[in-house]
Amino acid sequence: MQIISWNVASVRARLPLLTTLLLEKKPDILFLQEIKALPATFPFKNIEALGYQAYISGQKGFNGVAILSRMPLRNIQTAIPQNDTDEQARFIQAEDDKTIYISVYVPNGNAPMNNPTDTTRLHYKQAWLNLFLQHLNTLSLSNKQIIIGGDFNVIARDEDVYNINAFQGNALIDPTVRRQFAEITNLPLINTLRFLHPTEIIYSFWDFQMGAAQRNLGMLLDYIFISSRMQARLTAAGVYKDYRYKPKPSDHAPVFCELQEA
DNA sequence: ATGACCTAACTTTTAGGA
Repeated sequence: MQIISWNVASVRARLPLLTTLLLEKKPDILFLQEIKALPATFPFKNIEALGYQAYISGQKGFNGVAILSRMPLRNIQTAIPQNDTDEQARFIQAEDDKTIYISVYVPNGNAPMNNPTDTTRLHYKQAWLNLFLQHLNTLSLSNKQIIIGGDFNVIARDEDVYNINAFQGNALIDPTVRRQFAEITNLPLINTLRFLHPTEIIYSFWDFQMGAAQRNLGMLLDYIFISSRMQARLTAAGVYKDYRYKPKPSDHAPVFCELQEA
């Protein structure tokens, strides 16, 4: 089976490319981030016509995550259970008989441009990641296997960005955030991309500005994690980089992994 | 030519993204 995670940067603006992705790659599960839509404006009909169920945690204008699945899912959670007062839609969880699926959009954490010393957003990011880690820790006690796809908004290693020197002080390389990201793999979870490609230079995001895509000025922000017990089924992981160079792209490319049937 | 992004929103300007 194929799993894909993609920060679409508006599901409505990306509907043509989303349609292409579903038809070309035929994923069993597609995790989406930054859908920037409420249920009233989410294109359920278009997606259902392509043979997918869509489950969303929506928000007007910003954020918003979704899980698209060929098979119906249940027990939908639209926020981290310990964080149900979060006003930002950054988490959705659903499950079937064997597996829990989670789509996450980790906060960016950088200060607003007009107030560069404001650490409110960084602290929100760190607190959010703590709650997320607590939730994963709880889930790891469950009998079900786990698949998580998301935009983690972390440059995990200096080599994961075109020029680390340009990112000093940036929330994407904040030491606490990097430590929190590393803690995910201390759980019984595998970073699929880095398990199969431990040191390769791989990017999943290229800024819309500065001709970044054409100059390959990218960074790696998006990942799919699976339960450690699924390790033997993992046959491939990577980035569909060509989707960053198609008409009307997102600034993120889809990331994928392939799992042999159990 | 002193230039260089994209999106949503109570849209004609601003905030957010990373």
